[in-house]
Amino acid sequence: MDSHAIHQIRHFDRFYTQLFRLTDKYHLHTTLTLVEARLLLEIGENQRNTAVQLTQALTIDKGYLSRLLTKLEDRGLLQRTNNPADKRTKILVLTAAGEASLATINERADEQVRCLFANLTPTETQQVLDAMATIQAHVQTKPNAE
Amino acid sequence: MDSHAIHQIRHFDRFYTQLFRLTDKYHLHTTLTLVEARLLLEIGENQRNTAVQLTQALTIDKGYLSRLLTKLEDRGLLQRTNNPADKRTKILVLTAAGEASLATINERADEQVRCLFANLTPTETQQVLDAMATIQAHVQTKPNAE
DNA sequence: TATTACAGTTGCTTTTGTCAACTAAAACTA
DNA sequence: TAGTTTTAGTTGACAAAAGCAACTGTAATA
Repeated sequence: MDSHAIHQIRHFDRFYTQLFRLTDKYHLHTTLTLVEARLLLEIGENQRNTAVQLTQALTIDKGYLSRLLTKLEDRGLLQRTNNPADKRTKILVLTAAGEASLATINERADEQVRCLFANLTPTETQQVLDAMATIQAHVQTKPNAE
Repeated sequence: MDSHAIHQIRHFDRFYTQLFRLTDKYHLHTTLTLVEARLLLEIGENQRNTAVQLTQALTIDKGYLSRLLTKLEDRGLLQRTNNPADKRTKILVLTAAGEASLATINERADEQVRCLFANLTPTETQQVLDAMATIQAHVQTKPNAE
């Protein structure tokens, strides 16, 4: 891969990162921090329901995570119940309030996307979607060894 | 914009964010933190040579920035010289060591990109580049009002 | 049964980041 | 030009975020 291509890709990366920085802060207008929002997302939408899974998914310290979960539980967004099948672990489930928060987060994220792409014609939108699909199709997700 | 498109875009965003998380940590294998790396980049490659410019570019607190710059100066990567034209400000210039660090950062970032796209054929690479160009061409960079 | 591995919590520490007060210089205003 | 207001940067105090290591209880294993 020639240096020109690399340069172009890094340029895109800077562009993209800056573009979605706002989106990245989709916890805004919420009382949740970014990590907290991501936790709700992982618990509520993806199938992560134990702490270990979360530490792996978000690559955060388990001690730190423990405190974060306590905080979410204190705020009534989350419930940690004992797991009879493995008493070391606790099962994580969003409460109704937690689900509601998650829904809000999603709405806000949708809104931000809508906003970013507001000026595109349907054709252009489709072009962008196709472009995204192309990138996803080709680039490997597997994390390469350090 | 229909919800299907929004969904697709958010999916791409998750994909992309995860993909480039490694790259995002291009300070790895360096003694620099992410912010510090970004500072060197802004000072050395983009034309930011005063503190205000940096606070704007990276949207960080000026007090925090001041300390970061002191740290970089202490480590010999940066020089702050008085500006005769405006004695309130100081001109920021990378030292030779700073330039060297920046070069290392760039090499590492290039390497990570190369690694990510290692398995693509030239044709596929070109398709990805085109796709990136399409996205950049269409999506507005202007930050929309909160 | 003894040992080892694992999940989670807690205390302690460091890092990171924020806020407000302050100095000195520049820009503006009357 | 004197007086006022902005601006750039520094510093101190503090809060939030994150990491590390020791510890408890449970599960897996030899």
